Amino acid sequence: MLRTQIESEVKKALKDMGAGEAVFVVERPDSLQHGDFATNAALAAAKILKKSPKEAADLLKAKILSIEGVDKIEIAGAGFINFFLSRSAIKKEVETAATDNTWGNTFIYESKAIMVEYTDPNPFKEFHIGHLMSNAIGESIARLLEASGATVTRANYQGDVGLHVAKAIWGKMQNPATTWGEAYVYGAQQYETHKEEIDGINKKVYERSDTEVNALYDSGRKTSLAHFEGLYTILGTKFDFYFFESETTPIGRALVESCPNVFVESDGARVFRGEEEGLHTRVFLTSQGLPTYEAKDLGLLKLKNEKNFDTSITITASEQKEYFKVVLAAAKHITELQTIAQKTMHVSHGMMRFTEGKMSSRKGNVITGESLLKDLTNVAKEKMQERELADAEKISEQVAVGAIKYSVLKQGSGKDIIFDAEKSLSLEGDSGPYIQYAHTRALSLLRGAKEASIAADTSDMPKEASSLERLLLHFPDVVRRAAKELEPHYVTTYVTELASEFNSWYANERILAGNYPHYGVLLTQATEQTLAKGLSILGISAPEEM
RNA sequence: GCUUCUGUAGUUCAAUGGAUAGAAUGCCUCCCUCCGAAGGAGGUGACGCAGGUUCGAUUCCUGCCAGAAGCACCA
Repeated sequence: MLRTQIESEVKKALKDMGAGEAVFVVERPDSLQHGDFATNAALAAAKILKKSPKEAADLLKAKILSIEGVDKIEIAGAGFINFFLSRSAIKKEVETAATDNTWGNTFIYESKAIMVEYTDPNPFKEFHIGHLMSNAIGESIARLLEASGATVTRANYQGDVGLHVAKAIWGKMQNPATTWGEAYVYGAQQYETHKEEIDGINKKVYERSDTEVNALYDSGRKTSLAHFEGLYTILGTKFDFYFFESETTPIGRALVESCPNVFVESDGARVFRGEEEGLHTRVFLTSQGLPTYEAKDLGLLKLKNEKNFDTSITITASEQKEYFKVVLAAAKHITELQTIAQKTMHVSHGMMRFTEGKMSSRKGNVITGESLLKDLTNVAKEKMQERELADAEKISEQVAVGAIKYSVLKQGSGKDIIFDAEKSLSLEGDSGPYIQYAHTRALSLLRGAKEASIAADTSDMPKEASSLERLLLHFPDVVRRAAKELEPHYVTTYVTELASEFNSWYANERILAGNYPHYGVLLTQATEQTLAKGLSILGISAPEEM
């Protein structure tokens, strides 16, 4: 790879100068006028050598003899060293992008087995946009890891027991015609006034002592899970493991009970004191002896431990950040969970928010995943009416999913996503469909080339490399960085930039009937491959037409 | 009160301590006899406040201000 080659040459030169410990980067400069790669190495070395940045840059440049593929090295600005690639080096990258289907793959997680847990909806409740968000991020991180050489297993942890189930069953008993999601909302609303009845059902679910409740529970669970499965297909996720709270509950309870020195008695409850580690106290068994979410998560750790992996990543909203620290801290005090606790990582993301405030499925003011998908699908379908497409239904669904996932994956983690329903229905500008559209346009161009029998080759390559070519070659670095930081948004930003650059090139050049049709087709093919790969890493489909 | 996260154009988002702070959207102009106008070209417009570290701070540190989340028997 070009960047790493430059990096090692710079490092060697720094050592020669006696500034081997200088911390520097080789990166894409802000503007093409500053070359294809730039380094701040001289600025970093200046401090160590006690020289001015300019002097250090001169010294450093003199030490860098020649790098294969680099045509010109310049000093600019405060003391940056800029590298300009040779025409043939750029050509080579374009050819790789166009023809090599491993283009963009990295090896930073090579031969690692990684389990990623995400989505985590609750049966009996609705699949809301928070789950859509978790799914988009989790799926993308999973794919990023796969593109970096890891073997990834996908896990989904779902709450199939607890008070919410009783509320839904009670709601269903009042009106069997409603969906489970609606039944839950109704049950939650009526909980205060029918507390005893619903609590009674909760007990029956737990004991499995009532045939009517059992039947409702079994059919409700089955219906919910089948429904979710349909959504996973639309979203492009396939899970390897499903974990349920009904399994983790007894295991968690046993773990807590077997460690009285870790989980001490307090007001009749069993708690873990996190204060010694800078955390806070959390309850693991209630004063009634019931396991809380914390205890269940210990059970989950034990279940996961039976699977094979080097690292386990759990993806949740940031509201669980502090909670998770306490659970992991507690797990490290339990002998049989020590190893897995050390292998577990928590990745948190911001929350879906509205201008009106926090949504809650108890209040019933959620936008469900389905309703959002449906609305967006309709908008997309309307847009496609002027075009005659074979499978408009499926494509509009792909566009809708692309729009949602893009809006989640375009920003860095940790920040809440302000969800604007109206804006999310717009498929223009900085959006998933913008990328998908550029991609279909590239494909359409390639179809035209095939009909006109224009082969993709370098026979008529222009002397000057275009900005599109010079942008293309940075794709592998973008993927590497995104994978390293588990931040898909770097890929999103890049893919948007690439689509924009391609659109601009397309608008200003005649590709098939211009001066360099063959190279133009090659370049189109390289762009198409890169856009498709980028979209695939984001978990967004790249339809052939739209 | 304590802990964590976040403050960048009107709005929604970018930018490993470096070069003229990038997009999108909005608003104002243009561009389909031409390979897909869900497009392209141009204009408008922003680093919460105050210190500190540094050759250099939107970025790191401290304080303040503002918003969000979490902090014992819910999940």
